[in-house]
Amino acid sequence: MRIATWNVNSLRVRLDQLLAWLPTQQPDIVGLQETKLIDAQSPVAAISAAGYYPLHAGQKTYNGVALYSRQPPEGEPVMEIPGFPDPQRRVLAATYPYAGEALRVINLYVPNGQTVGSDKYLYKLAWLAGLTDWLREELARYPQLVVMGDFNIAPEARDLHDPAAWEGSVLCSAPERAAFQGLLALGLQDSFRLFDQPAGSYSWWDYRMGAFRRNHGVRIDHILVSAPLANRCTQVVIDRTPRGEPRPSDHAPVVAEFDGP
DNA sequence: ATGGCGTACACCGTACGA
Repeated sequence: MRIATWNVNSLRVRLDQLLAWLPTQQPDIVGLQETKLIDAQSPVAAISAAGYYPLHAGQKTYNGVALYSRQPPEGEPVMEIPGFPDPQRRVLAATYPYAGEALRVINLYVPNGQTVGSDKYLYKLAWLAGLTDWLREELARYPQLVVMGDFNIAPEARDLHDPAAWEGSVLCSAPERAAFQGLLALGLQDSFRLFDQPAGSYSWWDYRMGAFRRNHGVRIDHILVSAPLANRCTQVVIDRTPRGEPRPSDHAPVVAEFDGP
C-alpha cells in the first residue's frame, strides 16, 4: 500500500500533471492541498476515470483539500477540526478498509503563518493547538492513523537548505516546532525519518531565484503515522520529478509505502 | 535590493503563498 501527499498549488492548473503522475507512483491513497476550487469544480470524472474515489473540501481561490482512494471511504468525511470552527477548508479526514481494520487518513493544509507574530501566525498556532487536541482523540479511536499534508513546518535544521538564514522565522520558529513535536508526542512518527535519507531532502522550493535548480528548499510536507503503521512502513520518498517539469507546483509529492495489501 | 515567481480574481493592480 502506498500513501501520498502533494500540495498542487491549484488543481485546475496541475490536473494534467497529477493524472500523468499517478501511474508513476500508483498510490492507493492521495491527499492534495491548495486545490483552490469549490467542490462543484472538483474534477470528479477525471479522477474516477483514473481509478480513484474522490473526496473534496474546497473553497474559492484559497486553500482546499482532496483525498483520492482506490477503495471507497467508509462513513462520512470530516472537513473541520472538531471544536475549531473555521471557514477555511484545510482539513479532510476519512476512513478506509485496510487489512481488515479501519485505516484513518487525515489530510491537512496547515496555515502558512506569513510572519512570526502576525495575526496569521497566531491563527496558525491556535489551529495547531486545536489539531493536537483532536488527534489525541483520533489516535485513541483509530490505531491505524495517517496524518499527512502540507504542515508548513520544517521540524529540524536539516530540513532547511540554509538554517542560519531561516533561524527563528516562520516555518521553523520555536513555537511551530514545539507544536510539531507535540504531534509526535501523541504517538505519531515522521515516517520520512524512519529511514536513512539523502542530505538536502526538501519538499518545497521557491519559484524564484532558481531555488529548485540549486536545491534551495525546505521540508515542510510530511506523512505522520501511528506506531502500528510505522512498523509496517517500508520506504518514504520525496518525488522531485514533477517539480522539474514545466509549470510545476512549488511542492513535490511525498510517498510512503507500507507492507500489506 | 523585501526584489525575485506563480496563481486567482479582476482589472490593468492586489492578495497570498513559504
